[in-house]
Amino acid sequence: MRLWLMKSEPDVFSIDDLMQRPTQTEPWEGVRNYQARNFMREMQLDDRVFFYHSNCKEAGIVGVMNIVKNAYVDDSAQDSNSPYYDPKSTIENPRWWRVDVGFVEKFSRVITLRELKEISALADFQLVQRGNRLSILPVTQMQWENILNQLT
DNA sequence: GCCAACGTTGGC
DNA sequence: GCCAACGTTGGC
Repeated sequence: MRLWLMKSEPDVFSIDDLMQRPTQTEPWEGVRNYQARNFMREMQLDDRVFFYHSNCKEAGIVGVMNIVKNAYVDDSAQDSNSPYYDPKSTIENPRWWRVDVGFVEKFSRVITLRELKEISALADFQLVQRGNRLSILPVTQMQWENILNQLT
């Protein structure tokens, strides 16, 4: 089982939105970055994922998800009415993929980016490094444990 | 709302 | 294949 972090702007899709879905699952569509796409294709059923709220008042990790469906074609790229439309992604030659995520846990509080930056054990975690814009990141077992320890 | 950082595009 | 221009991300 591998560990990951996925960012979402809570104004667009938050962990509360995920909790309130009838099945508590959601297709993670709209990723339009090759590196992030490649990470999604590496994901396997029941991998664990930190849910990160970005571009908001209190940026940070808000809970845990799991992978409930392996990568498949993100057909929102073929939908000209979608904000994620990409005319260069075709049915014959799809460019973008998505996974389905499921709700696991919402933390009692946000583990903020600010406090993550203060943990020396996380110094080489991509999330806390300057200029990081990647919306999907791999997380090591040690990083995962260090982050969860913030809650105790 | 600002702006630094970064990825992508496209002309050459 | 280089690289300037441009668009986007995301913290602050």
